[in-house]
Amino acid sequence: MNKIFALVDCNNFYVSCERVFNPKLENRSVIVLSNNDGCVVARSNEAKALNIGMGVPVFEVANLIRKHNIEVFSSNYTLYADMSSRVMETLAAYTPEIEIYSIDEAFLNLAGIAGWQPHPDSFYQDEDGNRRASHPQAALEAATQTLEEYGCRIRQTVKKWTGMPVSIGIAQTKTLAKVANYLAKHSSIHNGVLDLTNSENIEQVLDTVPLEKIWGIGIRSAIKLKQAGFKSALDLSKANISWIRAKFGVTGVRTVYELQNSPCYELEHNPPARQSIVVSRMFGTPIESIEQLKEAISVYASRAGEKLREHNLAAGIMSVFVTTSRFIKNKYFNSLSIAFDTPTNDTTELIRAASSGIERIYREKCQFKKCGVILLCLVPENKVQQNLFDRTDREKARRLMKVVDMINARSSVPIRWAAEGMDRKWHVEFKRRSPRYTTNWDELVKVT
DNA sequence: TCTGGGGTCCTAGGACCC
DNA sequence: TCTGGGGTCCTAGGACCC
Repeated sequence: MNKIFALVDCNNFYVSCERVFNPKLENRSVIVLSNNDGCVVARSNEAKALNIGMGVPVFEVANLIRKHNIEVFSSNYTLYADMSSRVMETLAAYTPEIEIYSIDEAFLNLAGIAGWQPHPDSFYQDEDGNRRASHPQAALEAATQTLEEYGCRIRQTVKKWTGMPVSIGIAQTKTLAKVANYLAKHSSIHNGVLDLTNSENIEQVLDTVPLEKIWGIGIRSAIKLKQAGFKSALDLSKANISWIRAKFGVTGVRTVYELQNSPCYELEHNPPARQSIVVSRMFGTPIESIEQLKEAISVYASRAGEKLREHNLAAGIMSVFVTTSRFIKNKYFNSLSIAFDTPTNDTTELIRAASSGIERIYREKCQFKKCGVILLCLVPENKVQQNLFDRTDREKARRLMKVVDMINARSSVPIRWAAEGMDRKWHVEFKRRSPRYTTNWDELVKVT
């Protein structure tokens, strides 16, 4: 039984989050910035129309911002994460199978819903012997709708319940669902929803899709393909497979098959176990001293410990790195891996390791712009093999971490390790952050 | 002056073994 | 004098994603 993939993608997600709580931003040019207010990471359609690119440094568009009176926001991750989970909860009511692909995107399986090739598993017999959809929302709304109608219903409901505008692309492979989504978003005729499952003129459609807009084709591959004479997604779908294999590896081959309507990627129900956890930041101002660097790395190690414990994991290896700016002449980058005798998620141990790592890769007279920790060899906390000669009282450490996490979840003044320092001259800046409307009592929307 | 953060997968090449 | 071939494992780096 083939799947029907619907890719639901929030339009200009960060900007839309800001707009939900600040309707004055509707129809205006709005952009959202990365950490340290460094780069543009989200733009409203109006800002896109002014040619403000994704990822450009803010200083390069300062004039445009002034000239067009563009609204500028720092990233408000607390707000975005909460809005994301509201959208995902709404979507989950419309499908028995959902894969949350990123903060603003999800794949739904619509096979068996919406009156198109009913999926036997999606139905059950009720007491009176009637066939019923096993999912409440689907039961309510499937009936005789087409996929496109069903998509429109999803779109309207998400907008009504969360305020978030979304676009929906529907197809029989993930890559084609992405293509459909791209077209739904960029063409006014589709009204935000496009179904390619029964499309007779798929070739015509693919011919309008530029190579670099295809899922899995980045800038490098797009250049290589253009040099070889390819122009559109249609060309790629007709490429010679062995040539693709040689030039782009198996991932390239999968992309071609997916464009030909042969699925190579499944819906990931249970997200595969994490392979790594990274915490790193650019500094607001460069750091030269080892003391400040150690403070910074301690903060990141501490945050990494929180992430580990959130997922009930422990790390076997920590990699620590420091780097100067990528844009200066004498770049310096160094990293070091440290193996723990016993995998750990104890912040005290993580900070100790990170701090000693920094000492070994530090170099004097460098303007460090960034450092970070990467945790690898992640294992479930309850499957940790204790080293034979390890005498640490892990139970005690575990209880301590639990208490710290509990307090920090509730308190606005978190418990910190002394190593993390107090003054934080290097801290990350968010000068134009909006309130945390949905997650902090003191920052609710005021109705006046 | 000012240039994000957090992930995944694949591949090539070296070390090592029989 | 003649110097194989195939397998595994590991790692660094590349490419891509959002």
